Amino acid sequence: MRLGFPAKVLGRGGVLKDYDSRRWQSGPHLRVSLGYLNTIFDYLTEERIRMYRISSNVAPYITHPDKPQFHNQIEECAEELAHLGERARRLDLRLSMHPNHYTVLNSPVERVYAGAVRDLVFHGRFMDALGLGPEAVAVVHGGGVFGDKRAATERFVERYERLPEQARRRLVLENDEKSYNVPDVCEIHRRCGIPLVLDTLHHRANNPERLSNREAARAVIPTWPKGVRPKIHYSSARREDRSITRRDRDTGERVTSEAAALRFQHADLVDADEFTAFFADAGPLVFDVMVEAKRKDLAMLQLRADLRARGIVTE
DNA sequence: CGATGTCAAGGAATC
DNA sequence: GATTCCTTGACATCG
Repeated sequence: MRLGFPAKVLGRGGVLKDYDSRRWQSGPHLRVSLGYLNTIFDYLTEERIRMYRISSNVAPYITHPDKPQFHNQIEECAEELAHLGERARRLDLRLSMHPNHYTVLNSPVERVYAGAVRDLVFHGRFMDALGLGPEAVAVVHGGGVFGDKRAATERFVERYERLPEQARRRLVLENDEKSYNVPDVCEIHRRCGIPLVLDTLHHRANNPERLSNREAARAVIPTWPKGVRPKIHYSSARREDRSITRRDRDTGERVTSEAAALRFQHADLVDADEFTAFFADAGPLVFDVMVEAKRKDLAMLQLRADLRARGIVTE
């Protein structure tokens, strides 16, 4: 089992940048992002981290319909991409990406659909230019419901199947906290074979059928093709402590009680006891874990240390 | 320097 | 059909 983290690095004093985030007026470029990634790879090497999510903003404006001057960044960086990809292979680094929520493959709006295809093709081309293996995937959500979930599901399946090979090969589907829960993504998998990612926090938030983590893991993890290790997204819920003051009905006295409210936001760190229970529950299944926590790499490193203390050694 | 507005991009709820 | 929220961060601008 590998542990990874997404995008930004907090663990080197300040923050290591992960992509060129300047506005278009300042001429941001993939080349700059790749420079940042090289620095991040130094960090991954030092910390012996072997799984990492590259920001989907890595190539600024590359699919922007009105900004053709940004459309050739992959070609312009062919050499740098090959070099960085070579480095990833040498480090035995599992890379992945996560297109943002504006990428809606099943949208009934033609323009939005077209934009989603452009974006997913970019993700495929980018990972191909790095020369990454099939373990490197782009993780998306099911998209919107648009008042008719069956029809929206159908559109997702059709459009997945019609995606250019370069994009489809890399695409995997994750359960989300609002629209497409574990049974929903399992249905989509049955229809078109897309591999699935289990997000444990989303599963907590959107689980009307009350599937246990064990059941969810057993449904989702085996959807990956032979030879490619599945992965999951793991995070703990933010625990927000707030005091509640009310007036006692009989005495009229003010009574303050502490209530710990669970909210479905990412906590700063991962609760190692919870994770250990999940890991035991998932039984003999083998998978990698993307740690999604506010404290990013620091949370991942903390979890790794906590697990080691419990006798669970990660790669 | 700190506060505030803005960013390419969607969906859904509300009116 | 238009408005607002969702929700995230960081750039960019203004005072």
